[in-house]
Amino acid sequence: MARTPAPGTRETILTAAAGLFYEHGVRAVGMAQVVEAAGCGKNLLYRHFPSKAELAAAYLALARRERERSATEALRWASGPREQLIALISEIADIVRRPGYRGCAFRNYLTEFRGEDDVAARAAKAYLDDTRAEVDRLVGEWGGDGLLADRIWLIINGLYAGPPSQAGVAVDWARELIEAAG
Amino acid sequence: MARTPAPGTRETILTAAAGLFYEHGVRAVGMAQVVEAAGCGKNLLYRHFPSKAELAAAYLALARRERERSATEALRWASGPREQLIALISEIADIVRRPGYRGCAFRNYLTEFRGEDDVAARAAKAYLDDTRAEVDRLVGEWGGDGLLADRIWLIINGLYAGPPSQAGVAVDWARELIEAAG
DNA sequence: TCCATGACGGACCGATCGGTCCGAGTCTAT
DNA sequence: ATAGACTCGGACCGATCGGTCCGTCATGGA
Repeated sequence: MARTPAPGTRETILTAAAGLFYEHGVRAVGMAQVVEAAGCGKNLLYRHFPSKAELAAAYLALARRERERSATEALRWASGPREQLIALISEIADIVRRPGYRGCAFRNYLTEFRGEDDVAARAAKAYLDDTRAEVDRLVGEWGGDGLLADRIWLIINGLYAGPPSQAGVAVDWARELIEAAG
Repeated sequence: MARTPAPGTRETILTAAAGLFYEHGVRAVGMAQVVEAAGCGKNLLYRHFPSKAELAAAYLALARRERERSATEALRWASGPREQLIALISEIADIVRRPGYRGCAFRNYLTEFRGEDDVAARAAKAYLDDTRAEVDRLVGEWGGDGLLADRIWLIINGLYAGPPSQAGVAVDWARELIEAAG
């Protein structure tokens, strides 16, 4: 008999928070800034996300969803595990080169909250573990050994850390590595 | 005609602050915790370091001094640029494997304060630029090309980011790479 | 039309932040 | 011995933190 809740509110708030968290870091951004960026009342924010920790966890969950969406999109036209691996790495390189790139959201969070073990930190670790397992799976699918997987993971880590200008080097090297091991 | 200032105070405070900053992050540590860990009065801390930003800058300067000391120590018994490069990387691997390792202090700071441009951030960037230039110099000294330097830098970045269990892979790979290019 | 509900802005809370200041005690040069 | 610099613990400051609450207004269903 009354008003219905606005439908997209949660997404609006989460998007605004995610932008701020990614750009400046979770610790550096206060809830007041999130409210201001979302253009809603503080009340509404806390109805959807009961604490900053849960908002941060939702931020990482959103980042993971976006990450997996664009990864599966990149893997769509790759046939076979080798091409998929190359596509995955070159897609990461695209992200690194994108203007406004501020590093890997999950690695950044684990650096900001190093030593802590809250929900978001566990989610970040889980994402990294899963991605590493995905690399292992793809490498193993065409007979590559553990050393190759380790080296590719090393390249991926360096790719995220390094300057965008070196992204091409990482992709080329990974491709060379993968094709040579075929 | 009065008391002389205690000699080692500044180092004591800085050491305590550096330990906390490195373990938990600069943003996560308050000045009260620094005072408590240093075992001194708050006003003494502020006499030696007029602000938290300057304390953070001093922390990075100390990290750089330690870093360069142990690097030159590692390079002492290496003859020729190739051996020096390998020694440098395996020394980084030793650091990564050390218990209590929490990542590269400079990369961590730039992640925590991303987008900001204070004294400490500039010092961190300068350290990374200088280290990268050192790699370029060592590679160029024995005729290696820019691509090789890029790849070694990629390995170093991945080495700092990756799990300690993969440090050996990075060192072996770098050695293989360097010796093959000889 | 009317009222129940959703949403907003902002006051407000205790805690903590970085930073200042002061009183009391301690040590040393004269 | 005594004065003056040094140091400590802690009170204190304004600002901001995360989080709660309330008064008011907008809105949509009955």
